[in-house]
Amino acid sequence: MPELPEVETTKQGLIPLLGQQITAVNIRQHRLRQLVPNELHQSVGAQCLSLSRRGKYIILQTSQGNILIHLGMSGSLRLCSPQEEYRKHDHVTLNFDNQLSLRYHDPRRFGLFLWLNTDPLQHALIASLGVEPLATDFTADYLYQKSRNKKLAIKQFIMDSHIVVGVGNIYANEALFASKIHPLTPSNQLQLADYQRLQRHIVDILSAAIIRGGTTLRDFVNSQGEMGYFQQELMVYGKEGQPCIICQKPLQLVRINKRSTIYCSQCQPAFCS
DNA sequence: AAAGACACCTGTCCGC
DNA sequence: TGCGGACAGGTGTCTT
Repeated sequence: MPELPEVETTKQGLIPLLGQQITAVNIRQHRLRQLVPNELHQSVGAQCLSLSRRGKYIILQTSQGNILIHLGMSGSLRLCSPQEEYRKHDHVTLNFDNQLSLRYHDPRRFGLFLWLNTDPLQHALIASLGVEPLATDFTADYLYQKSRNKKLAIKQFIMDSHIVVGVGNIYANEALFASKIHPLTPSNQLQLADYQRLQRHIVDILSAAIIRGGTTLRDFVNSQGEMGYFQQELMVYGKEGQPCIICQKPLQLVRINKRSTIYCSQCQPAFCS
């Protein structure tokens, strides 16, 4: 479900929780990517101090510890009344003293809901992450240097969270199309000029998607239950066989690392060595 | 150290 | 209508 714009949209939707005190915790399903720890109950009585995001992880800092959330493939967070009925796959609930209930919903349970007594930025999952795509250290030169000894497909390279965080399957497809780069091109065969286009388009596409509230596929909604509108601006993702918006040639599908990859064989020519 | 296989799960859709 | 298989927005670990 969520890529970086969806996670950012979700995080912004949690702002009503700032300054509020946690009054109750209910864990209905422990078995996510990692077990939801019973120590999460230590958050009862804690006040929410800040919200932040690192990659696709949401960090809720409280007066007694930190909550680390990842939405995986199918997770979502919503704010609702504490009286609202639980839905199937509502695994974790936090109630707050302003009569809001935070529900973590995740059918596939690939997500994460952790309680940390230590600095979340030092947590192994966070500390090993690459640069933020919307930060100043995400540059064409950074990508170029990092790619010199890697010959894996450029699509896999930009989707590697240890290189740059937040570029998931949808936006990787879109950024490569906008950059006119074939997704199978070995990353070490692209030149600095290629990375300049790619870097710029990754930033532009992620930024535009955040402004639109993310991409709604199937049932993704933000914490307010609203859908995103970036889907209307997708050029290639989910459009196999449809004419390329630039040259009208039908878009092609190739699987890279088991992930659907849509591209235009004319606008994104295969690399020739 | 890079790169590939595999793991974790459920829901939906498509063809028979 | 039912069933099996493929596929879905992610990411970690293990093996080669």
